[in-house]
Amino acid sequence: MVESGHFSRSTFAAAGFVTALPEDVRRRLLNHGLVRQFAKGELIQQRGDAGKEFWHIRSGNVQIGRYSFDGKLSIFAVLGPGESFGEQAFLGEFPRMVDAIAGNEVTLVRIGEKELQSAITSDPRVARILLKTMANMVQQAFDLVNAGRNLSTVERVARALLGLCEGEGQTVSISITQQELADLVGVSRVSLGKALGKLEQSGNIERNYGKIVVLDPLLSRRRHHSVTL
Amino acid sequence: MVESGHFSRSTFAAAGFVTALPEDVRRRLLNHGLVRQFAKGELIQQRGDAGKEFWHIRSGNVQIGRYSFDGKLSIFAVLGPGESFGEQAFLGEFPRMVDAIAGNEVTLVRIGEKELQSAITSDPRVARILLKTMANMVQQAFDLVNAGRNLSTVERVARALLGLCEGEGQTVSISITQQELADLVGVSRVSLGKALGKLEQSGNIERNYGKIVVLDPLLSRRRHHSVTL
DNA sequence: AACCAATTGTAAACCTCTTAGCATTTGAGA
DNA sequence: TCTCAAATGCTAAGAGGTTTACAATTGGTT
Repeated sequence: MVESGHFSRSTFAAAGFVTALPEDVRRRLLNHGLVRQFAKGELIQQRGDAGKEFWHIRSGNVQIGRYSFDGKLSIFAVLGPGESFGEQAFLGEFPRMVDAIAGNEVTLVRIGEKELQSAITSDPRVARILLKTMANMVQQAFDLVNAGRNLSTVERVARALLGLCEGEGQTVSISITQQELADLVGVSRVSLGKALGKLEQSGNIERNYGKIVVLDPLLSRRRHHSVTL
Repeated sequence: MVESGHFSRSTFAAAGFVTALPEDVRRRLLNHGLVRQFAKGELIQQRGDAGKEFWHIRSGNVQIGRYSFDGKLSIFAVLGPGESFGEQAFLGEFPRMVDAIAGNEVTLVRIGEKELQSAITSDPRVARILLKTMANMVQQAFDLVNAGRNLSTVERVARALLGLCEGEGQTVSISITQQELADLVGVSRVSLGKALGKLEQSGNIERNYGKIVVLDPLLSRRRHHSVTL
């Protein structure tokens, strides 16, 4: 049985940054950016990298997470088209703090350190938007910690699925393997399988090969969540 | 047996902000601030508050966390003198995303929205420092998620203890109850007790009534951790 | 000095997750 | 159409966490 509760709205929120920028600034950034493709599974950036550019996703999706010393992958977020990542590194001094892996065929726009820097100095709104984006990330990271400590696996799986299907109504089909979803939720594939079984039994999802169909009952829960989660 | 590994340097890093500010800016902010006292256990700010001021800790310590709907407390960080919290709310739009509770008798300096705003506009370095602070928080939050997923309880307890005794050498005595530490680590008191037992047996700590003494073997591990965690 | 509330130590039953292993299904490519 | 690697479904054993309960200890207060 799935308890009712609060739900996170979007996968993760490095997201908003580029989208939230004023039209002209966004144009300038994206037009000067180098476009690059990555194949499924390719490492886009690695934890510890010194690079300071950041990336805007044009198509495909990118997994943000960390490989732990023993090779296990822990995914914090899955970002989609329109979202961006890597802004933090720009702030200097830190190396990259997460790995980024192409979840499928991905097209990215590379935005260099200088471009972002000049955007910030030329328009005071940019710094503020960046700050807001970061604050949002902190909040979502807290949600993640909290979820890991207080919610059942089924509940966390439900949240993760809701985060993966952004905005659409009715029924959404998500292309993701159970292993990937397990890495995102932070449990083993076996546990994930059980949780999916329960969600399926209760009519919230359907399991398929390489994809999961999120049904209306689950989707409608999102509409009832408090925005100030 | 405790595995060797990486350690987080400080408890949590809303920390640096005020301290990292240029001398004159810091002076100005702190001098104009209202000084307030809170008794142990008092709620300083509550999740959902609309207030936009933030706080600088002059003495005592503050627990940053969330009460979940069922009344359980999950602590994300314990901040001490010189550290600050609540900067995110200033960024506007969000309500507070965490609860802050006085861990003991606490003296805080209140810094209003206007003061911070004017500090930002008057000195471009301030925005940059704030951004850096936020980036650091994101990183530490990721560490927390990662630790929760991949580390044993003993390891997480060891980390938490190291985070609580900042900077000193040799042997440090921490005033904290097992329940508080359990809330910080995210386990039950029983589990925490077991973990502490193991750490004691291996000569890393001593357990006392209301306090824990962190011994040299554990402290020395911090020196070996990679700074770029 | 006696008392008492807070804190700590421990045990047992229960539950969930993990690991390891294997059988089955699926879908893409030869 | 056949083949095969990838993905899924499932089971069983084991580890570790939680809850509940109770006893023992501690340190401050009367």
